Amino acid sequence: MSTIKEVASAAGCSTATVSRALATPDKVSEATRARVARAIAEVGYTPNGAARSLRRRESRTIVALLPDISNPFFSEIINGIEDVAHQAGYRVLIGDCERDPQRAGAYFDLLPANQADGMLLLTADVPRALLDDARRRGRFPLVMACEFFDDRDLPTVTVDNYRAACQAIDYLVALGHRRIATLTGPVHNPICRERERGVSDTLTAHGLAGGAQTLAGDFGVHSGYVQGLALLTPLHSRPTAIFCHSDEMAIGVIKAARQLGLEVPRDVSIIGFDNIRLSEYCDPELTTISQPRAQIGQAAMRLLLGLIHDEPVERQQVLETRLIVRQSTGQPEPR
Amino acid sequence: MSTIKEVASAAGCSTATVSRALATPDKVSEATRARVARAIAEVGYTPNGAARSLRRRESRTIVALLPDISNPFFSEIINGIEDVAHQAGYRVLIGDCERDPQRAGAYFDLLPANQADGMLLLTADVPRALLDDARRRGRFPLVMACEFFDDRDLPTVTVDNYRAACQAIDYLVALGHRRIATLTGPVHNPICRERERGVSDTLTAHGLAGGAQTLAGDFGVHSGYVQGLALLTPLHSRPTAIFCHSDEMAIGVIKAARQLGLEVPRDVSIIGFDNIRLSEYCDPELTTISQPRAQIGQAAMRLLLGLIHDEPVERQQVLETRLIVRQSTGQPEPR
DNA sequence: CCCGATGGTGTAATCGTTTACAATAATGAG
DNA sequence: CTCATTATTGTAAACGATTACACCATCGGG
Repeated sequence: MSTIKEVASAAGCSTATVSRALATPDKVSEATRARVARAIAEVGYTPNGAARSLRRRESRTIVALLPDISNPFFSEIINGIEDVAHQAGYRVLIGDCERDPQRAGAYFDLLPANQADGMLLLTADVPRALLDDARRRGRFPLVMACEFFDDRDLPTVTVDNYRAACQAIDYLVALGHRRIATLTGPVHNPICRERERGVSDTLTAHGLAGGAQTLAGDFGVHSGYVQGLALLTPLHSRPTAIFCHSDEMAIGVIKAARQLGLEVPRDVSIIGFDNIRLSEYCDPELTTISQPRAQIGQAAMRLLLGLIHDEPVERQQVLETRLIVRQSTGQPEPR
Repeated sequence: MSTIKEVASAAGCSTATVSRALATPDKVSEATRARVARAIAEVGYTPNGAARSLRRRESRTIVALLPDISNPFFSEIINGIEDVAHQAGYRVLIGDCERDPQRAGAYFDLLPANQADGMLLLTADVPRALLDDARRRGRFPLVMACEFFDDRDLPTVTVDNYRAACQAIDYLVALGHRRIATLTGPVHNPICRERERGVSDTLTAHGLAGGAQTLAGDFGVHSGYVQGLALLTPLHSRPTAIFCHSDEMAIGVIKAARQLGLEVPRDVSIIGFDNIRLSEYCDPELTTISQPRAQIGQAAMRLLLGLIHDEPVERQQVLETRLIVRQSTGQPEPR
């Protein structure tokens, strides 16, 4: 709790010199710098962050707003964000809004309040009005990652969800599947709609447009289980393959299948999305679409830094996904 | 980016009145309050957080320091923390130090820098010197949750790890198991040692002290897989049950068992720890020890608020665990 | 009619830094 | 030796809020 004044008097110089010794050491003589360093150690000084941000008009903090921190999909993205952020001297404030507009609002206020210099928005499930209002109250460097709003006018880092879905369906069709169902994320979610578009375009291209069943979950494992039961009954008219919009839901569907006495992939093929760590350790190991999560986080953070520093940036970045074939998919049994 | 001055002139009053209208509305007349409210909406004002914390000497922010944000075990604890924190008007800054002392140091500095009012430490895997140094530089309200340092002199919220381990072993012995192995977390981790003590005391009590194999992982699924292979080979002398210190490791062990041609629980029983969401959805569903995670978070945050406000608090809180029997455990086959 | 209490408001000091500007000393070129 | 330049330091004014203190009405009781 000691201040720069105490350091200054202990070092026998002015506060300006102490400040310079810390911020621009080369503008301070060798000898003074040493005295200041000793004084700092002596009195146990840490610069007051509030005073510093007030004066500098920056906080060197960015907010990353998530829909749900318990979704393992986000943790590696966070790692990517933090890597780049820390390297650049920024702190990351992780906000979990739990789909609660009030909580989200509190995080949006951080920017006009000068408590944060920018925001990484990892969800579109936030009242647009809240965001627009905050943006009207001042400078608001903002990057969306993974998700996006329909109008796509904001800087965004995503994967090519359309193509990923096409790839998944092409793969299943090549295996011989004809009845392919989809378990999407929340109905109003733009990335899910992109994927659905990919699915239906691809199915149509293969002449399989009719009767493709689609249900919606919430990305969580429980909804996968519940909707999995719904998709797989009655057994006689069940799909032979299910494309799930998240690995967690795929794991839920596998449990549903098992409970109905179906074996994966013999009786039904399951394909997930995200390639979460556990997808390799469930039974059977999950065929899934891998998103380059660390890279998404890194790219988004770099983009945000560019915006914060008013540098020219590439406002729309699309990264590649990769289909990872494991054991939850196979040829359908001839019926 | 407008300031209180602009609001004041728009409302035709002084900055003091604007400030009071926000902080202590009942000290301001009805009419003025309305004018201020209108002026705020008009100019789009958000109080500058840095100026506010500088003056108030508090940030209404607390840091929660985690060893690893990707561990799903922590997400529900965070939820508990945030519930209580937000209710009390505090923000939560989640810090992921990834076992990197430098990163951890940056978070410790937040308190002497007046950027945070308190810290929730969810890992003991942090250089003690770093912590002690930060605590010497000023007031440092700190609560440990889940983990703790050996000396236990800090306020702590934990579960009774010793008793939980005893319960697990008692249960396995009651099923008929005689060769019970343990897969612990990191070797130097105090909670793991507590659990090991519980294991060895209980085994001794049952006259099974000798030959109980113990290996260490890192709580992650991959280490469970690797150490699971080690514990289960050679097959002829393998344990009939394995007590794992985390569900993730248990899932890894199950994969190892499957790969070795063993069926769970027929050929080997597996018991986990934590009751993460996915433990109910893997195959077989995991027998595990449930920690009241939301409550841990809530209790820790409440304790921290007490410390911040210099209220009398109960410095050591121990919550109960619960053994949840599912399908990964059963009687050993007679050999 | 006077006095004290009360309610509402304004003035100005304060929180701890940073930094523009000024001042001084030291250096070197001419 | 002089003058311009550079290196080093200090002085003091911000940054934007909060709040102690003072001030002025207004009101009611005596």
